[in-house]
Amino acid sequence: MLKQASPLALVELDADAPCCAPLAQRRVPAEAAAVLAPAFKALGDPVRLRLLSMIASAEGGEACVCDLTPAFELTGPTISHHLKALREAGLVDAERRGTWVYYRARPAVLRQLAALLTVESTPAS
Amino acid sequence: MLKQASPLALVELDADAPCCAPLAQRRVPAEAAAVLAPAFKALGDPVRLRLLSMIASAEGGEACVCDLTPAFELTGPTISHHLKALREAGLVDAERRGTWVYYRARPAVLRQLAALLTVESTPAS
DNA sequence: TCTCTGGTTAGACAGACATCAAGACAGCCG
DNA sequence: CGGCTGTCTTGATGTCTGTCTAACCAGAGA
Repeated sequence: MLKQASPLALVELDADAPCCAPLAQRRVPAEAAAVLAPAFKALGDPVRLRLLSMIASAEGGEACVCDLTPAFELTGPTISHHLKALREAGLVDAERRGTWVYYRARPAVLRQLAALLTVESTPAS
Repeated sequence: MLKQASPLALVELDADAPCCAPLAQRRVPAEAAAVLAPAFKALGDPVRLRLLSMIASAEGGEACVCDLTPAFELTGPTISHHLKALREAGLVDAERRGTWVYYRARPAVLRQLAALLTVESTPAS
């Protein structure tokens, strides 16, 4: 089950068009917040943040689980659990090739989240 | 107790200097992840995301609790709880002026988080 | 087919979290 | 001073999360 039927969470995160104006420009509507919050929640764990970084910064843009797991003092199932969370948040994609499973970041989604947090050059603190 | 003694969570988030290179450029070290994750976790709730947006996008860059609370179907204490979470994550500051308490976003921290998620223009999908 | 390795799923458990009701505190105004 | 309004804190409760062990599935090779 590597091609999870992406749960409602990323309905709009998939779209190429930016789903929302920057947080500080106009109020994020409730519906958008419901869509975006799960993505941030997925980033809200140190292990997942590191996993995503390892995946996104890896050579070729993808990383094998076999390379990710040994970097943590956690069991395999726990890492798998965190990867699943990243997957369901729409932040990464997984693909099995032969024996190994490779994870790949989804830059478009990351860009959307970054755009949401963007603040126009310091107005006047 | 409005000037909470910012808990370890934002040790580096306060610094003006960017604490980390973009997530996709180099691996986020464990220590940095431990500092950054709580900020994302704070954003990982629809109510807090909306609260932060309302604060950051408000006229004058600040919002009164009395304006925030009625926008949700939640009790006062619950909103207060979420605001405290945003405060402890270093995302907002609170200040009491007379009867009302005003919250203000911290653009520098938001910018750091945005920078972390930034992805260089699609290299080659 | 049997077996080994890599990865996920299932079940369990401790700790953390969201929410509310009730109480406490701070500042205004009569 | 005394009551009122606005906000925060505390305590209780049900749910969610992170982690583990054990069991299961998928390919690769013998």
